[in-house]
Amino acid sequence: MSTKSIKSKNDFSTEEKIKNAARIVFHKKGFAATRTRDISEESGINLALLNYYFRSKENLFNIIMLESLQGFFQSMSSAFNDETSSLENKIEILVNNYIDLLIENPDIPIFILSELRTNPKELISKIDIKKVLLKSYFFKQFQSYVKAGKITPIHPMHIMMNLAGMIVFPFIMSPGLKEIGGIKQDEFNKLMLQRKAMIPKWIQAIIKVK
Amino acid sequence: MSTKSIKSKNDFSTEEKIKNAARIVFHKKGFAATRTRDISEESGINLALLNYYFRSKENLFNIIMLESLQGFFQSMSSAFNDETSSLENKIEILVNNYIDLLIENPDIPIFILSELRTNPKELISKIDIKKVLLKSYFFKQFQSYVKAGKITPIHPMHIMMNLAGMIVFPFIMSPGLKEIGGIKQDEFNKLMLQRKAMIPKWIQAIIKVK
DNA sequence: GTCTATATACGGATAGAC
DNA sequence: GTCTATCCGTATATAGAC
Repeated sequence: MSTKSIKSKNDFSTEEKIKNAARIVFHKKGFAATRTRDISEESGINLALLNYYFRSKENLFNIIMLESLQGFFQSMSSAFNDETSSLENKIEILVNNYIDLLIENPDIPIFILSELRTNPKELISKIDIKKVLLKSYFFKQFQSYVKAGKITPIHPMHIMMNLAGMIVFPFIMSPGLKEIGGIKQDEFNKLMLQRKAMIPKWIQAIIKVK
Repeated sequence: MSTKSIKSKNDFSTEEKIKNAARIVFHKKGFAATRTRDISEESGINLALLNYYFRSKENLFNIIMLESLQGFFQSMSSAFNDETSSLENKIEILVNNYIDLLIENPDIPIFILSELRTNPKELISKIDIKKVLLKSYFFKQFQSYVKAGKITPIHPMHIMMNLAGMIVFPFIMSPGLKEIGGIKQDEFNKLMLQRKAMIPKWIQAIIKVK
């Protein structure tokens, strides 16, 4: 309505169009099953332009993968390395952030994990997960809670696995649930929103001393 | 040492050699990234014999997938549909069976799930998961426990997700953990064996009324 | 920058000798 | 049943006109 034009949704540069389409197709089908033709069709651009802008399919893939890794782990890193919040708080923030993120981008985890299985070395070196996970303030804090007798003494990796499993795994199995369980998209999302409140409580129940 | 010869590990028919190699390679790389040449090299047989015995790569894949699905879900089905065991018992059996299964075959879940994401319809019709999950005796039993006030009233799907997440997800993320966390195979397996005892207790803590 | 046409490589599958 | 050699479709990438 204003005289200054609003950017319409087709108002992307060719390069952006290709990247957006590549993200969608790579996330859905993985590197090997994706054809450059799929990306050109998804984006509406000419096939040759993909190589003009990105040199090769593999190069384009690496760009998408790097951005996906960063997008996925930055929330974790910021939640885990905040030195002002309590352990309980960190968990709440993490669960909230990730369920929101995954409702918007449900294909990211299976994309990362299935590519990771083939290429481990190169991909993982792109993101310093040691820093995000094992050297995080969350880990230190967990250990100090154990020492103080506040929580039951187990390897903090178990809590990481439980958190990741409870948050991420439902999204990974959702194609199966929808196809066979007959669970529809909005039912699924409703369940996931319920989990935002429940997972932190469950984790508390698991780690508290009896 | 006996006069009757023991079957040596190379004493497989050509058909078996191909299937065994195909299982390994498909599980590790998925359908699209697997070349028939990879399978022939892994098995040591001639490339042309793959088509002689199995007609096509796709046909061979379908055989492997069907067997993998059956192998993965039969334990679940038998544990969930045993009408004699308690809910607590079913969970213990399930956790035990699956962690053993996954330590032996850690690639099965990511294989099934990543193929599922591309082909949902055909694959899933091969196994009646509705029967295994949603119509299982486990589900009915869960509902009756809720009615009796023994456990907190939530959608049983949440428990399914938590179980699956706690059991299966660590194996899916293990390539990442090993590569970056610097966690070695035997450390990982030790953690998984710890979880055999812990997961049932955690699930109890989650579902019990406060 | 964008298009059409094409070069080139690769992978699944088969023909045909043994 | 097993091998070698090869066919042929498909997919990535590029050349070159506009």
